[in-house]
Amino acid sequence: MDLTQIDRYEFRVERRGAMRVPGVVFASRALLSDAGQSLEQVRNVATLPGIVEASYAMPDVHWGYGFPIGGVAATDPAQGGVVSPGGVGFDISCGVRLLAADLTAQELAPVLGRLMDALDPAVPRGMTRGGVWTPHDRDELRRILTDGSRHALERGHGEQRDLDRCEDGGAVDGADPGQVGERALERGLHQVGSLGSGNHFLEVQRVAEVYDAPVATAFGLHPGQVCVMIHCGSRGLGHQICGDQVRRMEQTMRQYGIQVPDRQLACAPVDSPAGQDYLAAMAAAANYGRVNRHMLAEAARRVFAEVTGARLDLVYDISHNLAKLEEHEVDGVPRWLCVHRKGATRALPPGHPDLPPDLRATGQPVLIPGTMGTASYVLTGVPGGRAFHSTCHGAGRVQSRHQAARSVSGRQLRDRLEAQGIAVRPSSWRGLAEEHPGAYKDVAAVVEAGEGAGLCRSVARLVPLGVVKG
DNA sequence: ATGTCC
Repeated sequence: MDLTQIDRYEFRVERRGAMRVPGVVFASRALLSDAGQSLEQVRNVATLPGIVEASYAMPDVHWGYGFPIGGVAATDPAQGGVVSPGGVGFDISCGVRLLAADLTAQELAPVLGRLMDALDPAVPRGMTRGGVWTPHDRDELRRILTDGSRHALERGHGEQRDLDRCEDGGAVDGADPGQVGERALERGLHQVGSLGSGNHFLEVQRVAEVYDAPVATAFGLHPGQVCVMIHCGSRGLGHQICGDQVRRMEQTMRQYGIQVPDRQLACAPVDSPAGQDYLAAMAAAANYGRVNRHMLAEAARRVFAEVTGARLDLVYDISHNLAKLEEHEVDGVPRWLCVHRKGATRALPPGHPDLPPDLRATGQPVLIPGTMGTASYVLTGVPGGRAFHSTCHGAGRVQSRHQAARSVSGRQLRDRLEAQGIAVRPSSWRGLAEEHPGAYKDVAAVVEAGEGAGLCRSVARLVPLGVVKG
């Protein structure tokens, strides 16, 4: 691999062959050695029609479907730029919601076990069918897809701040349920308000350290405070939409005269029927994902109110699997671009017009879910942010699920975590073992590289008190 | 990630 070190946390993948732009990897040397074959995917993405600046990789980059997870690529629709479902991922709008309690960890300690026992049955997850909210009929599901959290609020779920503190005000524009296939709708009907499995979780956390007190205060966070972090996506609906759209684009690519080095990079011009239909279906899945997290938050609120009397206020909700049409300056010239972020988080800088007014001065909250035994981070966007204002999204796997499950048993892991004072409510022993902390990169090293590369700034570190595992 | 293969 032709890698040139530009800076301590920046490497360039030199242009060659069909690459239209270079690759840029933001990582330390140690993290780079974990990136493995995913750098070949960074190269492949650089060949996409209309790609601008570079094919970027975040510090937690690893192998994914077509695009690497931890990849950022922007294309210019005016220059034949494409949109690719593989650049968003199968779990469309997978993301993180963080809520802050008016409660300290010290106050929670005596009732933590009772709280976890109450959350356990209140959070649907794993293989079981059903979510916390079954839409009345398909028309109501379509309203969820079109209006996202705005519809949930209209139906009496949640509060105004849940929209104000959610990316895009709780709903992405341009969603068209007409582009969502029959099977996707069927799968979506019974999963609103459910975690799923894999690395998805609902955690009760403690603010262990604050690195930037004024920004933390603006976000609504202070040391010792109890928080709830929810990490999940758009479940079977998003998965079905991605699969349906990839299949269609494999067909249409030929008629648009597009050639890609990997068929998993199936794509279509943004300004084509196939491209526009994908974006409309993707937006519908994005709204489903927000409502999913919105409803799980409501379930957590109810349990917290019953057991502790505490309130849960939304800090922020942000997706790390999404494509968006955004304005960015390229060589000093503003252009509208289709920015793919897959396992990468938007990180708007202070002063950005898309921020809610009360966060305008501080920058956008960036939520980084860690692994069970370690920590999660709250970051913020910085002026002059790189990679179209993007940063990392999590720790990133280093062990396969199979390897992980072989290295520890679920019961052993539960005992180990409980000995550390972390209460665990798994949905399956196998699923728990697959997610043991050693299966992931060191999230602290990922955050350090992101900050060192000028992608973001640390605001707070959160540590788990209790884990409800998907 | 995913009713881990329609």
